[in-house]
Amino acid sequence: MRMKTAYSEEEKRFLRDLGNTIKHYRTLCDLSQEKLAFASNLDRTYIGSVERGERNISVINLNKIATSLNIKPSELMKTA
Amino acid sequence: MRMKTAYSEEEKRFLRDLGNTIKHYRTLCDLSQEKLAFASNLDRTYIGSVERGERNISVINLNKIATSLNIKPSELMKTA
DNA sequence: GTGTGACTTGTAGTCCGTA
DNA sequence: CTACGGACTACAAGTCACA
Repeated sequence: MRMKTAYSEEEKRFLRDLGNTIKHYRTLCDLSQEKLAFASNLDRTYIGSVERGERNISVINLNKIATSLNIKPSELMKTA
Repeated sequence: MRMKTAYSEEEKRFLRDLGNTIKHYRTLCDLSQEKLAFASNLDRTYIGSVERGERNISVINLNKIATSLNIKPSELMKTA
């Protein structure tokens, strides 16, 4: 667990939704967290915590992940 | 100036585009950087550097800005 | 293959200015 | 009103061992 930061309920939901969306597209691509991590040049556990909505990811990393999933970053924010 | 970080050309362009998009919507809303900063609960100088593409903004703040501009965060990533 | 806690380092983000 | 600098503080980035 990370989440020392006190986010509002709305922000927590926002991050959770984002994580779920990433997971959704990842499984569509038939990728494990490990493989996505490798493709995005990020750490396996980092991807995991992002998917769980524990991280306030920056747009550069969001872009990296989107690229590895063959989608646009805006696709990942659609739920918001 | 901040920008010590060595981003790739692609990433720099990504951040610049994002900044320009924010500026575009901000002027559409007839807001100054100061007013947008106040509405988003962010710093005046921070908004400025984001618009100049000097910052790798996090998704929470992207969401805050989008909300203040009455648009969805995905609208801000359209160019990417 | 994934979840989690603990940790260090870099930078996101704040606040004071000047032009 | 905006760009930009210096000097901070808070937190994202990134890694690890172990369940």
